[in-house]
Amino acid sequence: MPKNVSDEGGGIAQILKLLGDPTRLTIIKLLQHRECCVCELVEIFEVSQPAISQHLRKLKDAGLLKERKAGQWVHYAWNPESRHHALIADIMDHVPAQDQEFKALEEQGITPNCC
Amino acid sequence: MPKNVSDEGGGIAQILKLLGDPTRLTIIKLLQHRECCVCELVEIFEVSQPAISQHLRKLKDAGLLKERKAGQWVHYAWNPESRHHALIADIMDHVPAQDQEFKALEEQGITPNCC
DNA sequence: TGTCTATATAAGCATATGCTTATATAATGA
DNA sequence: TCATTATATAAGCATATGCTTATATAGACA
Repeated sequence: MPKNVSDEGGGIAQILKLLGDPTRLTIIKLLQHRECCVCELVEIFEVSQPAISQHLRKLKDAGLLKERKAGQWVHYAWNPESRHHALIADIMDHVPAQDQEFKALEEQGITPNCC
Repeated sequence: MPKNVSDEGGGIAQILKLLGDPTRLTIIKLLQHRECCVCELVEIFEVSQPAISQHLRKLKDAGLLKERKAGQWVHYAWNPESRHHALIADIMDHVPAQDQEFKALEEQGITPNCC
């Protein structure tokens, strides 16, 4: 921590760092629209399934997301109890909506069994 | 860029990444209070002068800060023309004020010639 | 049980990041 | 001109990050 400088309020920089990745930022924005299972996110993004799982774990470890297991699927959603919920909501107001991605999935005929 | 996913609005993730460093986040917060010269920031933080210069350059390159040269000193300030000014202001509302750092400088008898 | 499907974890790797020290640049003033 | 001060840049290094492939775990179901 810098010499004279107090911690700037419980890891805000850490939260911003997490959101400072295009994939994670878009995941959060998508989840603002609705809950998603991992397999949907894998379809939407151009990265491997482990890459998505790793991003989700970071977001969950930081308390930003919560998971809900349903059979063999795991659904992720915003955690409204997050200590940084208000900050994240304010930031997301500046990020364009991504709901066209869900439409794109439908048009591609991708309707995951989980949903 | 992810498969189906549009650019999330002109590099918002990039801005968040920049703010996702404790030193840079605190610099921005300090500059919300008032303009600062480099030598002040060097006193406040526990890192070398080149480290501060490098952080300032990144923030300036991204358009977040502007510089004002005055003699041998360079003063940095918020750039209100930044494309992301509103986003940054919203984020900074969640970061505790740092003005005690300026008081600490005075108490330490540090009054840079530039100010 | 065995075999799918969904998800997580481990290991390895290339690149990015933030720091340091050393040095360059530039303004000030004796 | 020379020394001093302020700032920037260059180079090197240790660590962090994000991805990949391979593999482990676990539920569903024939």
